[in-house]
Amino acid sequence: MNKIKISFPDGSNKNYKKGITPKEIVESIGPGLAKAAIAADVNGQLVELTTLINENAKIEIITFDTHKGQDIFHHSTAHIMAQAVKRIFPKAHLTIGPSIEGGFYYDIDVRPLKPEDLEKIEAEMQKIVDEDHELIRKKVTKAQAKKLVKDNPYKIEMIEEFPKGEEITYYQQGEFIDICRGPHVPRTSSIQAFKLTKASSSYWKGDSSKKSLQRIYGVSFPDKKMLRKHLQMIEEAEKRDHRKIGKELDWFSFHKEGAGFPFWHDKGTIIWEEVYDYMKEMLRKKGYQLIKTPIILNKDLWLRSGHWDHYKENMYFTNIDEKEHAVKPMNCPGGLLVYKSNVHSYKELPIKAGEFGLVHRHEMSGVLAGLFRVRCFTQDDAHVFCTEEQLEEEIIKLINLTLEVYQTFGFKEFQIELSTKPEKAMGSEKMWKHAEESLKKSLEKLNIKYKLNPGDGAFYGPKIDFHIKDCMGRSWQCGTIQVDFSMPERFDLTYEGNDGKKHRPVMLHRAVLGSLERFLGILIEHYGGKLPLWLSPEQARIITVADRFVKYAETMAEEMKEQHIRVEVDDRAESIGKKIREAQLSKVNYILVVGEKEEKDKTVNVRTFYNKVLGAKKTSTFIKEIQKEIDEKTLPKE
RNA sequence: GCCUCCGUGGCUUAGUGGCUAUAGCGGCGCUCUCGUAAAGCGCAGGUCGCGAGUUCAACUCUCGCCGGAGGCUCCA
Repeated sequence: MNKIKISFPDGSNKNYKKGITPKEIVESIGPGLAKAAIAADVNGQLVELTTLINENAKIEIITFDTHKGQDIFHHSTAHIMAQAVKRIFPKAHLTIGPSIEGGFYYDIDVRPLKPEDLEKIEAEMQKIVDEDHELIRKKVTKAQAKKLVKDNPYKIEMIEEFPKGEEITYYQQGEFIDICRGPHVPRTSSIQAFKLTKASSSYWKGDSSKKSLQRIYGVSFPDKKMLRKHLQMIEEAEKRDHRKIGKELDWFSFHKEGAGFPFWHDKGTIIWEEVYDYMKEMLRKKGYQLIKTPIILNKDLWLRSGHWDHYKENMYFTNIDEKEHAVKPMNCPGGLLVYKSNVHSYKELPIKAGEFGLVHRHEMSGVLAGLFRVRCFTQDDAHVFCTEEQLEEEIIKLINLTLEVYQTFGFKEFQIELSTKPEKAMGSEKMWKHAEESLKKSLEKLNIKYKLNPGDGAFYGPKIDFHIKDCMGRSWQCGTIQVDFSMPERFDLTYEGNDGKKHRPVMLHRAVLGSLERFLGILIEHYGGKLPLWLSPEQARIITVADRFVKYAETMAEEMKEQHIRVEVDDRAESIGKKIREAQLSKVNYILVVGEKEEKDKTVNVRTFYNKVLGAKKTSTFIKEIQKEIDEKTLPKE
């Protein structure tokens, strides 16, 4: 295939040699047409021309596999949807309709939509696809553009906000036009498979004081097979939903008597405590102190910490002896009182104090989401007090600790972000610079890639955030390392230097898991409930073939329990098949079937929760093997 | 908090302006004593989220509240 055929939106076709530069194309057909062919059809594949023309590069075939290709696809589908909406609701005003990761949406000023409306819109979209309109790009002046959308106040507002000198273009397909930069697919028939996934609401420009709009979400693909695969993936993700698993496996629950406050059941508590024990041991090994501070403290403290002025919206209050108190939304003030209860020497630094503190935050009701977003949670918090010189070394230690923990839990995908000084900030320029440099240098020394978020730091100091990805590709902030210039000042923290004078320590806040509750939610979805053995609430279940083997099963269970293995016996008079099925559904790591053979040979017949039958093993061997698996915190392998 | 949708035994779920509101799982009882993803029969269990209104009559229609899902926004 040395030739490529380019079909332009005006209907003309031309053949070119492969490797031709866009400049040569422009010369051969004239600039007007080339500019119009933002996304042309090359042998049935999408090609984006404009940017390439500007860069004088070779033609690049853009397919759906590329980010850009998907972007074009989704955005064009948004246009088709908008056209369909306009046909069904002629009075609707379109606002903005971008492509997003994995799909698209369009915000439309129209009456609230019902599911059957979405079906109607989908049907109309199919018609538009079948009508096979060309998408034609045209350039207009500001005045012309305004005329085109004269009935739509949103579009007029957008056009008015257009930067001076930037060219305004619109796309037309059939009777429909929309102001848009593009690029787009050449014809509506390029969109072979799409689905509107949900309707919800949003605000014009994301501002809750502005008018409420209807947002319709959808996905689109070049062929139906890909759509089917996509829908299957969503189904799989739904199966892994930690809220569903938590209920089914009796791990935790939520009740209307306390919206957003999780209740941990016995099995959930086991998982919780395994995570807690692991973290606690880790901190002890790394030279941390562990402290516990009260949940309710009086107004004076919160005034001093600044929370009363800056965080009141999110706090819960109560009165004790007619004095105002607040439930802690953060652990630091309590930790600071612990620091202040002694005089400290430079020889003690760095002081690292960990606290698994239960904090309460009044979140808006609409944001609550299972364990991912709750109103009370346990932070694996710690505060490090050190000298400026120690800062970089301590940060490196914290980063290493965080990565080690994530690895243990089997999280390989994460993103690290460095946020620097915001406009409104406290502390001197010099301090900020030093702290930002320390964070940056630490990351670079460890050869860690990170994303820079300039101006995104807290007012009291810069920070590094760790985001881990769950099975649905959603990214959750877990770990954080924050430098704090504010608290040491507010609480007048000091240490005695070797010069005999008082100095101000640097304070670091850090969390690795962030919130134990949220982290467990992520963990559950990551593993779809099939947890690593060391975390699993039920590590093994012994299933008896018939009643006369119950005694043998119980002896074995005793033996395993003595070795701290969490094992249960299913001695019900049910069929083996049923008992195995139920054990599988309750995500028990090892299913041990015992009957005549096993009793005679002192063995167990092993099957894993990945449905692998490992066969008969000596009971003693099995115990040794899984003890090793527990101790080494081995990750499950399918 | 705002918008859309939802709320029926422990769980999943059918259904209707009017007689005693489905069914499956689970639970309990009996039978079977069984070899790797659901044995058979029987029984119990629901003021249809809560409150008010419309109506001769409301689980069903309307409104308010509570809770949930998705989104806006916020965030660990």
